[in-house]
Amino acid sequence: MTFTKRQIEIIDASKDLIGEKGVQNLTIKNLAKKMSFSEPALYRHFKDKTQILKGLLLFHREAIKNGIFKILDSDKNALEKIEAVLKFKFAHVEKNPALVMVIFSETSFQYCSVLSKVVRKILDQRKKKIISLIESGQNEGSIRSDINSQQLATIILGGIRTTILSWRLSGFESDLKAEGEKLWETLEILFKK
Amino acid sequence: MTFTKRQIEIIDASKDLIGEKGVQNLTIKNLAKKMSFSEPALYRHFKDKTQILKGLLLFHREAIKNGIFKILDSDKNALEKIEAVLKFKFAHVEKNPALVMVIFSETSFQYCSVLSKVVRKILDQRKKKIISLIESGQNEGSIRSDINSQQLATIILGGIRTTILSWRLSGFESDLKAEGEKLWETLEILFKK
DNA sequence: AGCAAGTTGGTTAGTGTTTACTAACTTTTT
DNA sequence: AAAAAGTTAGTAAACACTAACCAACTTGCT
Repeated sequence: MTFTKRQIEIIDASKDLIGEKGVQNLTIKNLAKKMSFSEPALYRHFKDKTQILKGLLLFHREAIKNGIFKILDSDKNALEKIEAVLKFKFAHVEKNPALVMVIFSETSFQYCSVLSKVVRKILDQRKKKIISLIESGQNEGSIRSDINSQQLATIILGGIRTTILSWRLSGFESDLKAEGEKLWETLEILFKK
Repeated sequence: MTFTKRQIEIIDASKDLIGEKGVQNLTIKNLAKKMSFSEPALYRHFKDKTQILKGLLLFHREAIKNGIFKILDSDKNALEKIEAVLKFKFAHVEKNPALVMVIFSETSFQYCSVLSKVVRKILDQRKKKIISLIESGQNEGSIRSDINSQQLATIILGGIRTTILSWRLSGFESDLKAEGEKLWETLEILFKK
């Protein structure tokens, strides 16, 4: 899926709007105002509002995917890779608070099947990647093997989610990076063999 | 905060509506239809829609609080209490899927200060309770003391949240109780001294 | 006990706003 | 000449909420 220049501008503006005041702040009117052109102009670039949100999700999934591939391709061991992935995610989220708002709003999408499918797929892929990382850690002996990989993945993802949620509920005031470090220290102790 | 009979009926109907199709399904129109009376009648019982949602949150907070107080008052040790709290929560959520939808929708409330305050308070109290349980477990020696209580609480709450999220994304098809059991097995291994 | 007055909880009919989106036309780019 | 990208003006539907009216039940007074 590729995007035109204008489409990316629109996706960016959408991200800003959501970041400012949540998903319900993303209206065609606000979007047109932010883009400094009329509402119908938007429909020259996206079929409807759903496609804009879908675009936002897919565009950033690409960005995250690329970042993570680099980490996976490096020659670190599994535990170090997990650490790097975790830190990459916190950094990306800190730079793009709107993304969290979107992902956290799955509920709002639940009955818009297009979007709920996209979100589900993203979360699913994320989990699979973590699971396979854990498994290779267990094989190379850096991660304890007395707990199955799926369960450990739940713990990691849960930790990330809760940490991000606290940050959001604090109005993005708390130090996400620092909290991320603390989380990793804990996970490392718990996971090491 | 006490509620009249009718208010509780309305809160119940709201819960059902949200459980069926998410928060955005809770409209005055739908609510009136479900209650089999006219829209303006609702306003005899609640000042506005926000108060209905607030009522829903507070009403169930009471129910959960009572369940948890019983557990805290029992003569189990800390680890057993945490297990009981966790299982109680999963059971309550399984019976009231709508509640999750509401709590998961904090984002939608973020700019409705009344509701966001209520949600924040609920989540906060929940965390505090878990932390103090962990600390007493550390004091009595059943829980490892090399990780601070706050971090362990993040892990527990994260695990719960992620497990519930998977359940929701599966369309409430997966076996939440079984997943809860698995989660507890994992946490027990990780937390025991 | 009888009854006026008020309260409670319901009705019908409607308002104003916001929403996503469209029709029809024009300008700009290729 | 045609396609792409913008405009103005508007629509229909959904939304939370209100005005005005009415019926049934309490309540307090004689």
